[in-house]
Amino acid sequence: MNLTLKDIAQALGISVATVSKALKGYKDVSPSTRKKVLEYAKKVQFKPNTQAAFLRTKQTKLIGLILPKIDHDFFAQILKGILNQAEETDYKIIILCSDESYENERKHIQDLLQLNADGIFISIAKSTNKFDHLVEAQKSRTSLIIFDRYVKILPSHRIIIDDKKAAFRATEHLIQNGCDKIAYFRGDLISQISIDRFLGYKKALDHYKVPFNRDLVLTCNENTLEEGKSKAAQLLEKKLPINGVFAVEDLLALGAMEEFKKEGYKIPKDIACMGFSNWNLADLVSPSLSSVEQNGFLMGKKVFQLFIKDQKNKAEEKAFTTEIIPTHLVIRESTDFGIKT
Amino acid sequence: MNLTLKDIAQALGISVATVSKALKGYKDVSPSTRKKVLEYAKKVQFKPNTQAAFLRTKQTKLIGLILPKIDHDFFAQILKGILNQAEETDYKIIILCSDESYENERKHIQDLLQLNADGIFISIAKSTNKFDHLVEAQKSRTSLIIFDRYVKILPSHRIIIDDKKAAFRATEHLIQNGCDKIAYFRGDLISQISIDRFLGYKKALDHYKVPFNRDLVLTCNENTLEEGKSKAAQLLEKKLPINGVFAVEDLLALGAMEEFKKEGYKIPKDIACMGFSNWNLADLVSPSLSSVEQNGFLMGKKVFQLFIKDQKNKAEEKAFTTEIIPTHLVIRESTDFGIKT
DNA sequence: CTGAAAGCGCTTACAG
DNA sequence: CTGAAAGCGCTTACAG
Repeated sequence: MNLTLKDIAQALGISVATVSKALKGYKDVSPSTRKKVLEYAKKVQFKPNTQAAFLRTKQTKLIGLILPKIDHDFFAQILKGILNQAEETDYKIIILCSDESYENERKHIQDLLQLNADGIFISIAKSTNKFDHLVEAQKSRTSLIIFDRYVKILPSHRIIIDDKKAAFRATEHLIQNGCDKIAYFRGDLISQISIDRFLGYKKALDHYKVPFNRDLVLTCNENTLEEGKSKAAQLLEKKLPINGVFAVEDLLALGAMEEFKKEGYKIPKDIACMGFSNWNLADLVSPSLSSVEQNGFLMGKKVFQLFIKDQKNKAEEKAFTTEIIPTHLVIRESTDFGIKT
Repeated sequence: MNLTLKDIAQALGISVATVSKALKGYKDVSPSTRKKVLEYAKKVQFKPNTQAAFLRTKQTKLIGLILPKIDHDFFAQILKGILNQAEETDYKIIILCSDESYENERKHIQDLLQLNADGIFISIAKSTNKFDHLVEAQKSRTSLIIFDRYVKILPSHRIIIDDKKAAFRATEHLIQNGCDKIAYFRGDLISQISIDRFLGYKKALDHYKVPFNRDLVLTCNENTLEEGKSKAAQLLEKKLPINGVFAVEDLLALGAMEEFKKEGYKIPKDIACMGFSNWNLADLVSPSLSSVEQNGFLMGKKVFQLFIKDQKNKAEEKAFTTEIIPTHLVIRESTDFGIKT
């Protein structure tokens, strides 16, 4: 076991209280005593016991991070960003995965509250349509910060992107390159970012007077390669004429490309394809996939920074902050009409 | 703030000690009292304070996980496996990243010991060649479990694969399909798994009487796509005749394939390519990449299970366990000579 | 400037 | 079967 304040106090022949104060930089300790304590503590590598300190300070220095998925490029980048910032502090990150389930999400929040986590960072599961657990967290002394997958009707700290605008730009790019029959592989019908992206797609069509065709909108729930393939196959089967596809996740777009290629379509000449999130593999496939870059690493850093700010503001009035992380289009072969493979 | 034992005791008109005992299932509490306590605790959703309990039990229910890299498919699978098991217990996982640095690794272990983590799970950074920090962890009351990247000279709990055998099988597959000039993109010169894989490659050459050519062995330190490309370019530049490449990570193999394709070589006909780890993108590229599948999810589960076993064995003699996770070859287009694209 | 004392919320050996 | 008491390691208001 580690040494305690008591051990140090005994070794130096002073009181526990004085040792504690010297270590914490209180001013009412004589310079000589302070020096003595600091030097001794350093020599024996004294490590204060976090759990004991908590009983008094109510700070655990623990933060819970709830991700909807683990093996997911974008969330991995966010995690990197959070850890990058956390390393410069003495906060530790507890990682949990909701696996897109409301029940898991709720359970994890309960656990984190029981653990007295100082903060909870969460991106909402797709299936979550009740928010009582989030409200409960907000009522507690923890700082709740929602990132990427947010909840429109729940006021909260948010670090997000402008999904509507990003989807608008992506659709616009397809239109400006001659696509006028753009299939849209949309996300689920519940989550806000899925709704926002659809609105962006729709707005671009309206803005450029491209007719909207309900049959070209396919709802995807898994966002896997397989789902992309099968949705593309559905489109082809119905013989719906299309010359572009915009999918709300890269894997869907990749699956669609594979299906189109298999059936003899040229990309981008016959069908241009656009993804979303710019996973690292978008650059590795052939043709390489155009996509919307969201800077996950930066988002993660901002989440942590907002947490620190919120901790400092604890005393003051509660006001929620929303920060928008900029996105941009990455144009690659799958929509590059200069190439026309 | 949450309710405490004291609150419950007052509400029910009994003592704190009795409440505690009833909650913990001690037998020396009358059934009626126990029932009363349990029901009330449930009603008010009593959540015992973990930090306070620690002061007595010395259990934090916290486990530190140190990964060399975050955005890495294999480690993500391991993390999934660990979380999968942890969810069924009340242990929480604190995630840290060494970023392949010994200094970071050392610092994280210090932090975790200070935090009194019940367990530390670690895969060693590439640059780590001192092990004092690991020895210190073993001396403490934490359970140290090393996975994948282990240290040969340090006895410890280990969940690993048989890297030598896996590399042997992969090389053998290339040889059996006619490759007799197999370039080897090896990993760093320090870590054990890198050494083991090299030995497996060498052993397969020896076994099948394929001459070993030192010039065909290239040492890679980054294991990125770019490094794969540049090493492949080096090989071509030197005009070394090759008809196979075995790389110790998929990204290296993918980079090499890109370079070879660019220079007009057919894969696998001119040069067969084999990776290691079977990242999900191995299946998405064209030609798809053959690789060695390591079951990261299973490895993660086993790590956690070994931890639980070790916690139970605390009283008994310390004996270290090593468990080998089986691997297998996944043959795809890049080494499928039936296809000969 | 220093230290005794109370207390954070829990657990458990002990007395009754 | 029940509860008073000590103690885990720290912090901090208070007295001197």
